[in-house]
Amino acid sequence: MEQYDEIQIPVPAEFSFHQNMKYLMDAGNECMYEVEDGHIRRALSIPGEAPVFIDISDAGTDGLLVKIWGAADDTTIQKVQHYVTDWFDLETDLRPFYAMAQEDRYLQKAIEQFYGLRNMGIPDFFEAVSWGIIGQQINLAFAFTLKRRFVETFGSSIEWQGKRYWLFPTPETIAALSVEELVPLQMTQRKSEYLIGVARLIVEGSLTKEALQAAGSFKDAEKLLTAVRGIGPWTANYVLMRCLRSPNAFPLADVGLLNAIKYLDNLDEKPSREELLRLAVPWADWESYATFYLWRFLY
DNA sequence: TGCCAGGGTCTTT
DNA sequence: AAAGACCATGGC
Repeated sequence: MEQYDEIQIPVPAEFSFHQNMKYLMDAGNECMYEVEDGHIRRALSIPGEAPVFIDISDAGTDGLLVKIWGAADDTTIQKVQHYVTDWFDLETDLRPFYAMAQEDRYLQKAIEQFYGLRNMGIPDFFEAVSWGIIGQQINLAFAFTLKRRFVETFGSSIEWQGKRYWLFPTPETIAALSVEELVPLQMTQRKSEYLIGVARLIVEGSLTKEALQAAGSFKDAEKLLTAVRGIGPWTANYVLMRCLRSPNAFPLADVGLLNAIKYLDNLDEKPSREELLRLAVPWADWESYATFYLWRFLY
């Protein structure tokens, strides 16, 4: 595994490697990647090919330096480039967001403190939906524990320099499971049903990222998701935000978002849905980025 | 140690 | 449409 390919990916001016790496590092017990000494490392599943291993580091004005081990050919390298570009959300022009946020009482401080942070996404659709379902109604620390058990029980892995790196379980694997196989991980009965149900819909082809991208409007995409058992308004908007990159995705019921507002306004109670809607009016079409930045206050 | 956690479904009014 | 019961486990 000594031979590797190397690419540089240009980044926009509104980009901070440090801020994005810090976001990844703060995700405590994360099992899908490793951050160490300025390097972000992970395995990456390429459909129809063997998985690759990548190492991302800061190349300053040259953008991101990505080293790739195990790429079959140039097509594979292009797929990796596409994945990283998507993961770091490098193609969104943040200037309008920053212009709006400068005038906003909640976002002012956030864009100052986290300038250059991108909405680090979850490009893989099944991973995004699964992570949303796993995280429902439990604290984040436990959610990471559950995801780790899920991945290390049903995912595959590759080894690189003596360390093991995991690939998220495929929907085919999860679709073939029974609830009894997930409950021992401390998933609730319901969560187990939701995960298996979603996996089956994806395997059947009746729930796909492509169908959501092809939806006529944001509301249509949201409806396609909430029609699925186990996906309510919060999970739908979470997936639209982290995977589909809908700028106006807005997980209204999100406890983290509500607590961030409570913290910034020094409130005794979390704001109501109506209060949140009122104060978020200026965020129109940037709700997704607003939410992502406000989450950063909670770490 | 009791409250709360990156909610959702199902039933009842 | 809106509200309440229930789920159901660990973190702090």
